[in-house]
Amino acid sequence: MATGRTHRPATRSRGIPEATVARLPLYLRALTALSERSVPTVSSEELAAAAGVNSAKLRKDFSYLGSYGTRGVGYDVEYLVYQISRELGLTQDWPVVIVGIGNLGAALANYGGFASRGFRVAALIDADPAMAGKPVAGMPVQHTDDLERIISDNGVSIGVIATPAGAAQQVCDRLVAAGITSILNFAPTVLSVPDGVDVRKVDLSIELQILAFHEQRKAGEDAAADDGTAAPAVAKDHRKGPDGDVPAVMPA
Amino acid sequence: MATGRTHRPATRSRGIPEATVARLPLYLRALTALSERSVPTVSSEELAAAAGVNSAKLRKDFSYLGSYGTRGVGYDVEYLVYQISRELGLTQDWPVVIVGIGNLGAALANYGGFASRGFRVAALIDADPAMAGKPVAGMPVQHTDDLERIISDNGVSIGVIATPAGAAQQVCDRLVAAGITSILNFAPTVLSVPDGVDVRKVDLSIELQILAFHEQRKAGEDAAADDGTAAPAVAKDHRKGPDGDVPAVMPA
DNA sequence: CCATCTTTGTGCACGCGTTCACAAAGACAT
DNA sequence: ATGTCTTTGTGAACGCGTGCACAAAGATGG
Repeated sequence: MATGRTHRPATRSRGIPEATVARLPLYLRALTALSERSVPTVSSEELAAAAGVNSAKLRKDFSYLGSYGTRGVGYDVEYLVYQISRELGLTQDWPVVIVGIGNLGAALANYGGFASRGFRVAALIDADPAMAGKPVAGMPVQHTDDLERIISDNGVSIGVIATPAGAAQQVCDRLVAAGITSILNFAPTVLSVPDGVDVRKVDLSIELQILAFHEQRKAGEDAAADDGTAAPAVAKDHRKGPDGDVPAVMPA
Repeated sequence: MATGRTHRPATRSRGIPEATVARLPLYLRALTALSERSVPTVSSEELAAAAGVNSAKLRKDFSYLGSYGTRGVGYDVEYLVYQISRELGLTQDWPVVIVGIGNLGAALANYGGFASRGFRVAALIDADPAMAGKPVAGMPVQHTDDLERIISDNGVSIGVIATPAGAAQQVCDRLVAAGITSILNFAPTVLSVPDGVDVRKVDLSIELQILAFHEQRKAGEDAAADDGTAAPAVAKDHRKGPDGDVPAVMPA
């Protein structure tokens, strides 16, 4: 191994499978909607339909949390909302910093989903001195120079990286050095972090490419006959974009 | 993974596992960077490090595409870029519509990652009449009334939903009815789509909640060894957090 | 109290994905 | 040509996640 690993070793997060953890927010959202409609109880079948999953899977997921249901009746909505919230750590307040206040960073700062559910945008940070002091989402943007102090003063442990790809690793390193242990990365780069730091990636480009793959397949295997094994004189010159994105359009 | 209530059995896409497809864009990005540096060949070990994955996994992934490597040498960078691009369907142009030009939609429209790699923003659509005609990312926003015509005229098959949650399903239905078969959904809702339509979800709130879960776990184990195997204690029943037995917090 | 009905919780089997480990394949030097 | 060295490609084992199917648990009614 040359570079540092970016994955946590153990999946045994107190016995709750990672796949289950990833679905808990889904359940929580559906339960919150039910709670707002004052629905007292819900069956695994109903809740599973609302969350878009299999009912057996949902029951198994809940079984990892404990036996919170009543046979013959279902689950108490309020109680389950509380239990899942507690399990996810949403009963406490999580200050979050957003680094890189460009188009995306600003949109994230304004995103309502951040403010709700226990997450609070503690600071907006950008490297551009011209941005410093400018209000975004009712909050002044602060300069990268103060990154360490901001994180320390606010006890921030979750950071969001919305910088260009080139700056992401550097920002990441500083965040980690400052005490951040969870990172949500929007930059199209693989981040290297030490053990104990969690990184989750959101990559719009990758999502689109996956869709394109399936779309191409759906579009018909009519033209899929030719394969590239006899690709004639692979073009050596590619149009290289400054930010590293090449359309890679090749002669067929 | 692809959401939606329609659990199609993956339809064994030409024998290429879904997990492999999801990693191909990652490889492609790393390869593109190598290509820009005019690196002629790369070993599976090097490329795996650059992409942040295991080298054996990478080799197995590539084996699904064919035998494109040379033993004792490695992979030809240019050739591999072409093969992966072709496999992902990036050798053709994919027109994309973005529906919901709020903060997030506008950021997406401006996002460079969209424009590159064969994706082209064909239209921006919003339900607000006040938005109609306003330029965003150098392109006039069009009204939802023309949604069907826009999709049809441009031959769009990929749609991005960046509307509020309440409007997402309705927009989704119209997109599907208009011929869209792939959807990238940013709205925090479970979308129902008919068979044959792919939906991928990007949910910032869910990502944060997953991070919070791990963060809470890390914070709660400062006293004991962080090895989870030593914590099979059945203290699950009615353990109350430091905040006591409070009813569920109800985020808006 | 007993019977019946509903729904949970879970044992089990299966399939997918990951990883190991190694033989096969080719490059390269002699 | 022959041997050595490097790296691929893959068979096989393993672990995780999923879904079925059913017994256990509790509600409900007589």
